[in-house]
Amino acid sequence: MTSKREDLVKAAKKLLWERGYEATSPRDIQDASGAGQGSFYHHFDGKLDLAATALEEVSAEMQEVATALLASDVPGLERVARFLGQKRNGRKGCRLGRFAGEASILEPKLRVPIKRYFECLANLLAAAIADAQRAGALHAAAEPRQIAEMLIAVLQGGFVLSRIHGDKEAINRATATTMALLRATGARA
Amino acid sequence: MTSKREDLVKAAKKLLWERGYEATSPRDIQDASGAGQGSFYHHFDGKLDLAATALEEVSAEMQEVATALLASDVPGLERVARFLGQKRNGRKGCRLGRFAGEASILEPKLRVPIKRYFECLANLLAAAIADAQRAGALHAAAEPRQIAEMLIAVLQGGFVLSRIHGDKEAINRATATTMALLRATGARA
DNA sequence: GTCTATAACGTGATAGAC
DNA sequence: GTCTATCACGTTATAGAC
Repeated sequence: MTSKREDLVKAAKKLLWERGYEATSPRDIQDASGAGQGSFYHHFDGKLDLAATALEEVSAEMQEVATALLASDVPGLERVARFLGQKRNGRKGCRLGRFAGEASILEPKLRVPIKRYFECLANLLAAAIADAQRAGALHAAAEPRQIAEMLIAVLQGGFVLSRIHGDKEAINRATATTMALLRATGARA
Repeated sequence: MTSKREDLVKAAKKLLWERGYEATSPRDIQDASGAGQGSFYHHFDGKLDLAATALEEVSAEMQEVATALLASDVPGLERVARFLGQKRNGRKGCRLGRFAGEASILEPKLRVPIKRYFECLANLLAAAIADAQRAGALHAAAEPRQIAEMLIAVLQGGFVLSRIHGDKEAINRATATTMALLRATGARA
């Protein structure tokens, strides 16, 4: 048996992904969850509070997925390839990155969980890249941390391009090209 | 002497950049431009029409800038470096890419001018990259068009990261790292 | 804990005077 | 071409019954 609170958070996660923060109203969330106004304002201070709760959960889920893909004992370069190579539907956008364009990203309660995921991801990627460089599988032309941030930028920009062109594969082409380039730098010291 | 119509478009361009489409109201634009409701609805069908007009202008301006930077007779790799190396304030976001996250990107009147800029930019970059590969300055590990789209993704993702981290330099680090990697692939056939 | 009723405000648009 | 007055509707939130 799910509580109305859970229903509200679940609906918020779905609608925030589909529409973003500003375009999602408390009414929309109530309708989608089957909960009334009373439940909404009993469990949460308001729209911002519920959205923050939802984004905290999304951030935690995505950190878990990234950790599963990137923190194994597979060689570093293959961990990166495995993460980058996940097939994504670019038209849906990133569940957290999509808020970057909204004015509400300035709101700390929304920005903090989002930021936390991206820092976690950068750490995981940087570690894998450092492994690859130590193993001689990746050219050391740049710092692991800098390469990690570049890879995250390719992913986020891939979502942007997919949405602008209405082409869900644009992001997958961008990551594939990046991986090819990374491998083409070769193993030179 | 500027007409109220010009004032409205100018204000719309500014506010759309700062706040996006959904968070900008006709009232905001009227206040910022010094025009009344009457002028607004005399010159434009409504908010969507004015926003489309504003984005058409922004798209044209950005195509002009990109062409100036990328369509010279400088060697291909240096044209790419010159474009990518432009110092950007990442916190402000891309004047066109920022709309990718909004639900309103599905509206053709908004999406078309945005899409047009990104296609123009991809063509310019691909041509420069093809030049570089022909000149032996860039490894031919990937198609020019694919590399071009990857570079645009780095830029757009750089804006996303800058806004999420509140760090205007994040985008400039991402482009610098990308350029370093591109150069590190070397001139091998 | 959940509901319905209501309120104060803002949004996007129209009407009609000047 | 520009203005002010007005409107119908939606948003976010509160009040109070059950």
